[in-house]
Amino acid sequence: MTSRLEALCVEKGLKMTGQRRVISQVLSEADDHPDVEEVHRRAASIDPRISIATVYRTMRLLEDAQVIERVDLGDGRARYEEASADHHHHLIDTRTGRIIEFASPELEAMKERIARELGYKIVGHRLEIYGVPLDEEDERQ
Amino acid sequence: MTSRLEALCVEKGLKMTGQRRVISQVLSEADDHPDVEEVHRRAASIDPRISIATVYRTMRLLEDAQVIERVDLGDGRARYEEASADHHHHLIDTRTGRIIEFASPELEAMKERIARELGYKIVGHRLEIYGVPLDEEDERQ
DNA sequence: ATCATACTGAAAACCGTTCGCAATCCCAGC
DNA sequence: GCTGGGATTGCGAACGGTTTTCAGTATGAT
Repeated sequence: MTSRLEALCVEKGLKMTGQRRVISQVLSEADDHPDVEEVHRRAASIDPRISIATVYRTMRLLEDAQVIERVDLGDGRARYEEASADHHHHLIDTRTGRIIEFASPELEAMKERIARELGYKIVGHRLEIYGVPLDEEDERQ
Repeated sequence: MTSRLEALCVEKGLKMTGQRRVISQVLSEADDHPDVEEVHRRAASIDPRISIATVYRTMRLLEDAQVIERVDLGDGRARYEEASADHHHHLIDTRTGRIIEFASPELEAMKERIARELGYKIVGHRLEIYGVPLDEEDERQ
């Protein structure tokens, strides 16, 4: 079967190779924020002939085609998620590494306002919150 | 004379070597967000014997001592600014690379609220806005 | 099927950063 | 002041994530 992302790629006119099909499938099935190594691991379990270089290249291709989005969570490597229309941000649980997505129209509006007051038009932005669960806040790490 | 940051380092009990003095001076005089290479360039112009490895080590030392703060602006290298009590964020002019600092208590409050609603206590956060000047927004890059 | 073109795998190059080690410096104690 | 020993330095090598090079392979327009 054709994965969601594969359909999107075809739609955008990208040449579909076996590797790209597999990577698209992996990304379609992911509901987390895998890094390149993790995508490669999952892809290789479907077709072991896929090299990490190809994963890197494909991620870039898909990013440029706006099929996926790069997420920089400050851990020194790129993570990815499917592109989506709605802006959202990430709350990272520093205890477990769990990533929680959230959106806030008010926050978006406030950012727009701040930028406008500074004489700028927003072309991109990012917000990350690092936190610990409220009910564990006094525990030792 | 003793630079602002040098005094702070002494106060924190750090051993003051010639190199650290020079780097402290460079950072005290900086009103931008230099990366390690730039700090090294400026330090070397005062004392050419300073190696980049020492700059890296000293930046980490000063960061750990909370004398300076690391700023990750998504360009793949660490930038630094003097530590300050008030939270602020950065608007990056994508045309020129200029960095504008801004603070917004309302934004801080909103972030706190969002985290609390998700059941988390904030231990860190970061917000960057990338923008172009309003009066140039329709120009070609 | 054929063919030009685009893609792939493997290894090398890259870039920012850290580390290992021998030489050097700082400063507490004399 | 001088000294001794632990901290710091400079150098180059190593590192981790990412990009590139290049020869070989696959793709899909014809």
